[in-house]
Amino acid sequence: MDYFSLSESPLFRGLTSAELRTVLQETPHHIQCYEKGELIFMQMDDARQVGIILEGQVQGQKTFPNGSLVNVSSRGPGNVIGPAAVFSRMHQYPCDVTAVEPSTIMMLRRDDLLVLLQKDVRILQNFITEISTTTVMLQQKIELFSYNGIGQKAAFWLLLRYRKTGKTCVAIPGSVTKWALQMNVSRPSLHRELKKMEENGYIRYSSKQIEILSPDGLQDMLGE
Amino acid sequence: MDYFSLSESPLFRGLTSAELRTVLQETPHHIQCYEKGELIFMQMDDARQVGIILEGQVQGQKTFPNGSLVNVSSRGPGNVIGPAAVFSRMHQYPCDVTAVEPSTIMMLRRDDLLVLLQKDVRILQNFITEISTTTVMLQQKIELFSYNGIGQKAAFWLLLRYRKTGKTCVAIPGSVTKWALQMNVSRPSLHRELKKMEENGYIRYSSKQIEILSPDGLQDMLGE
DNA sequence: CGATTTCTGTATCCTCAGATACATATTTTA
DNA sequence: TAAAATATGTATCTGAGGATACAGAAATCG
Repeated sequence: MDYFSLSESPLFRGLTSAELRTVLQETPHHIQCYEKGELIFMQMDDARQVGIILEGQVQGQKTFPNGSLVNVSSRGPGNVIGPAAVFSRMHQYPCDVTAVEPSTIMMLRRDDLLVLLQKDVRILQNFITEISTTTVMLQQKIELFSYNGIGQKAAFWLLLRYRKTGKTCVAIPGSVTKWALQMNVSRPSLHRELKKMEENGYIRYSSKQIEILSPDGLQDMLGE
Repeated sequence: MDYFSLSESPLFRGLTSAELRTVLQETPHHIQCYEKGELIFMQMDDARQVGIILEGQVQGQKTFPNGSLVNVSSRGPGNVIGPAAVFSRMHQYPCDVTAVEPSTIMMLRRDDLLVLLQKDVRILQNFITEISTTTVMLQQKIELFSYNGIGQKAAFWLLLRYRKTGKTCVAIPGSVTKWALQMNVSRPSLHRELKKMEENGYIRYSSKQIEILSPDGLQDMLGE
């Protein structure tokens, strides 16, 4: 069993491989493999365990009575799946989680994780940081959603990246299509708006990448 | 100093007053009073401490370059302010927090809280439950926002309350005006939609309160 | 208890963005 | 490398909902 990649997980940051090995030997857990497309957690299921992705890629998706799905969020190796669901008062998973490629997941039951957290302050700290960071990102997403215009949403999104990375070149998440999906707007509309921003000289837009020419211009778009 | 109300705080649930007193005597903290309108945390400030409301009412608000403010969320006694900001990677407060009435806040520095969490599993558990529940509520808010129609948003919101309380009577948060604000839609539009729902026989709508006549009807509205 | 502020109910107008469609370009995979 | 699948660029139509306005009802306050 290869625990090495785990030491790069946000949850175990700061621990040596040896420490990690020790701590995990003392903590009940099991490792589970999933094939591409297999269901890992099911929407509304009783949330008893968190997963830590060792290998592969998983995706959350909310299915609706009528069949359509939304809210696609994606996680890769090292990420923790479902902590909020497990520890929240309603403890049920808010959406389906499926493997988008063959994946290996380490499963930890709630109480075992709790014990683990008490065992090592660094893990505790990492865990809390993890949930808190998620919370902050959600807050940002809400802020994103609460802008009225598509132009504003896009500008806000670009400014976030810009501030975070400091670089004026921002990669589009996957494709414009996916980006539009994430922001919950229609693709043609987003495209329309991007072109407008380009005409105004705020950005340069070549599919797959956007260069921010005028952060101030974008900022102005937000302040109505 | 009256620690009694604290034992009803979500953070200290399960501890006796005596235990609480002991544990707090061992934990560095200070108590701060704020007048109505006074600023407790400032947007973008380095987030070093969390607050626990002992008395009063506080409000978060995001101010924009142009002056307008949004994202108004309100907290009362027992609630914890700012944990996500303090423990997230960017550790800065995402918005201004002001007292809307004279308030008493207990302040805990990050590291002191961390020590406190290690001291008592129940507090640890409560704290994690607290931030996790916040996360889940944010996820729900995002789901709310990602419905396209105002009718759908309202229906989703009503169904959430209905499922949580089991009661068919749901109180409108404050006023329709405030409700509309929370959902980020215009008041006349919301009103228009509520009337439509009433005509369809899904709800009975008297200002200040809504009676759900047909949960299934509302459910159908979501599945397009 | 009158006065002022804040909420409701409702109508009218008009814009923004969603749906749809389709030709072209790009990427994937067989 | 041909074929299939997916993404892009763009145009046209339509409708949901925002802005605005205002009269009447409640609630709050000196």
